[in-house]
Amino acid sequence: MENKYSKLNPLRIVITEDDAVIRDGFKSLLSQEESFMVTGTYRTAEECLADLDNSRPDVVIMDIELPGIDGIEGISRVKKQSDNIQMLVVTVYENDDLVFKALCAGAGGYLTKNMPSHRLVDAVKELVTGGAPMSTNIARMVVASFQRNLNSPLSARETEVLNLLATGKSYSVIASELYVDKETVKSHIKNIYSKLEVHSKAEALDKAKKEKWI
Amino acid sequence: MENKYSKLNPLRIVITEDDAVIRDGFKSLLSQEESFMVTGTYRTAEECLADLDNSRPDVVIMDIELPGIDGIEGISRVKKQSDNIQMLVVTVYENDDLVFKALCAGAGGYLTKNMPSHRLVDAVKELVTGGAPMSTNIARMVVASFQRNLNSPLSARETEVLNLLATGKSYSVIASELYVDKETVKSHIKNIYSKLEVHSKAEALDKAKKEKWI
DNA sequence: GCTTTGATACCACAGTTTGCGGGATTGATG
DNA sequence: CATCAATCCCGCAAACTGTGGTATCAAAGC
Repeated sequence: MENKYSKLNPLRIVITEDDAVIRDGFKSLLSQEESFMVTGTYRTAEECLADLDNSRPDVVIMDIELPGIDGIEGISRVKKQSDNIQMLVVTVYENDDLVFKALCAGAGGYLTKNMPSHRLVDAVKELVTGGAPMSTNIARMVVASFQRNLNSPLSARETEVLNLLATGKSYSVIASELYVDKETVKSHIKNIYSKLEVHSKAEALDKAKKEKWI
Repeated sequence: MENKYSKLNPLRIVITEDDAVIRDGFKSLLSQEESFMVTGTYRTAEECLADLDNSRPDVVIMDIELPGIDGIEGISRVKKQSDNIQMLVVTVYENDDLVFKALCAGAGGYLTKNMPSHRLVDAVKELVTGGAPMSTNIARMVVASFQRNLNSPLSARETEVLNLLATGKSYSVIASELYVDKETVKSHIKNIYSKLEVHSKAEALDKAKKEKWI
């Protein structure tokens, strides 16, 4: 990125943050970089959105808790307007649900506010060079979300069947994909239901997903 | 971690890597840290697994491409033996599929071999302090995996219905959860099928997942 | 050695679901 | 004023689902 952006052609950054102290802090921090230019600072997502044509940012730094529409929705709307704007969340929240919602909405990075201040500058650079800057605890949450629970009561085969069930396939289709009889699949599913103490596909998938068994 | 591990009570690391040059390079690199101790180096996952009781690692550094059982399976087996060993993948592969398989199998971090050498030491420290060290491109892939495709042909409501369908629920259950009539759900699904040009639940879910519309 | 578990397969049955063929109405959004 | 989204309605044949049994064989555990 060092060669793409310069003092004459700076990386355009906007900040959306309701706390004036933090907002100004971020602005002065980022402005110290020669190749950065803060082209807008806003108190709400609405103001930020309304001024996009003017601020024309490469990167939007956004808080999650905001008056009016929240940061998550703010990310969605900015992304919908122009998908190539990179969104960086900077917030005090490190609750699972918010992190994943923000990432699903289109955040390219997620920092918590207890970072050392120079981290913000690094994160912006990382973001525009194709990285995904995250605080350590956030990165861990994200990676953990991929991991299965090792104490599943289901056998390997049963897990396989349940996974196929999760794709919406019928017993007969599952059977042919596993090269076994449909009746075998039915047996597996009966056993799955009894192990999970459920009585339907939906309940089984629900429970297995919650427990990270599939 | 600085206060948890020391010269007398070092962090125990093992390396599983088939290339002798890299293996030795990693070993000497890590051994320079006072609080680290390399308690085993292996050419294959089998050797690593067989020696776990002796090497008793806190961290296992593992390559993906290995003779015999591969790194992915290796991660699974180590994790099955003792879930609190942290697994760090270091490999040349940065193919989507392998990255996600490794993370699902239990990798806590994933580095590509083109990193600066000091990064390895930092990554190990990050891993044992609850982080998830990743190369920038890997972090991006991981974050991107959460993001939906913004150009979905489906309306918001249709997407909602399809998501519920993905949980294995029947039309009637979906209807009651959305507080609409079952016939409405059927209509939505008919429209979804026609937009996606499919003729069944399984096909619709398959296509929508592939295109990241749900 | 004996028991348990996992994977395989079969039968029958009632009830539900699914996909598709037709519609229709209302309210936005352009 | 046309189109799309969301809502609702009917009917039907075919397929699917959940549950009740039963059974064999191999592997793993005690």
